[in-house]
Amino acid sequence: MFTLSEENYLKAIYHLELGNDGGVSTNAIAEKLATKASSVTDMVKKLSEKEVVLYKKYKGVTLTVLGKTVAASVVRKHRLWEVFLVEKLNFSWHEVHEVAEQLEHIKSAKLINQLDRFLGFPTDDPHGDPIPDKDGNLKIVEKSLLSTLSKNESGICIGVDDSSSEFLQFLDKKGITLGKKITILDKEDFDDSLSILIGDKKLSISNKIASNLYIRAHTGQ
Amino acid sequence: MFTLSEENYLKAIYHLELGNDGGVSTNAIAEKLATKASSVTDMVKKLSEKEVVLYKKYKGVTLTVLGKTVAASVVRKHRLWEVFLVEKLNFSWHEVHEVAEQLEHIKSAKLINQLDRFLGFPTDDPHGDPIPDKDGNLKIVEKSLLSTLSKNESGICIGVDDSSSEFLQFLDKKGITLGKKITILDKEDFDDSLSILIGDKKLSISNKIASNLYIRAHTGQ
DNA sequence: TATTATTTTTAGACTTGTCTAAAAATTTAT
DNA sequence: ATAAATTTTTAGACAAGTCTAAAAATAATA
Repeated sequence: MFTLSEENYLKAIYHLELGNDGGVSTNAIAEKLATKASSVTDMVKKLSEKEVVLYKKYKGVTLTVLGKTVAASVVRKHRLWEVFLVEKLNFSWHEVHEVAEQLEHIKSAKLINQLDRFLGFPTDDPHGDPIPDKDGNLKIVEKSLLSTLSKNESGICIGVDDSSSEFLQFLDKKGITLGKKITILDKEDFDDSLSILIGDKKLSISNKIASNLYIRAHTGQ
Repeated sequence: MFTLSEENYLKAIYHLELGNDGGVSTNAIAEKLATKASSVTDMVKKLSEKEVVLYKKYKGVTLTVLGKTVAASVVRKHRLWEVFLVEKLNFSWHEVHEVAEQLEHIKSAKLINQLDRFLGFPTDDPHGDPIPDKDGNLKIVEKSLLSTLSKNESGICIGVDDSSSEFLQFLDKKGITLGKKITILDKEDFDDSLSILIGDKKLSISNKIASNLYIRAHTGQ
């Protein structure tokens, strides 16, 4: 069994590994968890003894198969609870993270299985991130950043890269939500801003925004 | 803000105060929390500094108004989650306690308010215990132990005193559930066992069972 | 490649919550 | 009312998880 703190470390390493191939650095973990490198070293030694990470001094950390399973199960719980909060309790997508950070540590296999069923076996959380299945496997979806599309291309908005409360509230204000079709009307060379069509509205958005929106390619008009 | 451990102490004192009038003893708290008296002394000092209990050495503890509010809010969360587990996730009443012990510590006002609404503002948990309202007030219900009724008296089963998993599963097996009408057909002087009518079934139950079932008086046939 | 800068680890300390064993206070019983 | 039994508190220790400051290893640069 793993403590709350251990679970948080495993989750952080899990997320960092998806970005980097190869070992995750002590500093990267420390930054992600808003803690100090020395604390990370201590914890990583403990996790290594529990055989959930591989650790060589000065060489970074990788999850073992067991570690990956544990981390994926925490992520699965986090995302299922997010769906619950939005679908059943009328939370907005920018309000769910903080609460899900707590709920993800509740230990009960029956709870999470029944919650999954109650929610209709969802595959994505409210930010468009995939929910790992019971075995910890992630559905891989072909996705591109909106900023990489060319003029006249279009696609469906399927997720965000930055899921901070501020960004999500900004998207709400602009009417940008998951599932909507977005078409690039124009790209401005000067500042890389985009003119887009979303639903039946024309919007101008900065490159920073476009670099945080994921799009599923959508051929055809 | 209170730690998980502090909340558990406050809850234990809250429950013990409902039984005893006057101060709660160190030993009683230790027993309820399966810990040592010396640990209780330490924690009670801390709670006293936080002004949630009144504490005089060797004289026991009482909750302050603030302490009672905090404790009631934990109990409220516990019981609302129990309702959720039974009503929405198909848990049996004997399975909910352990999970609710974890869920009761999740911190989010919006979560508990929305959960309350989602459940239709329930007033009782699956064991028949009242759910404190937002201000921590408890509905008082006139109730008697089944063992105190006389021959030919009847009432509605509204709760259990012992809510251990074993007892609850025993009741399931016998078909004794909340809301059912129970009539005393006969009382056996020899061992104080009872012959009862529940629904349309005749049952013989021991005094120990009858001393753990709460009944709301029900005049009329 | 030698030196500087950065990253990582170690050493030692602190907090929270717990424990055991012994001392002090209170209660019970003779 | 004094002695015995019980309850409660104190003193000191421990584990988990964190921190700071200093040392060691690695990486970057001239």
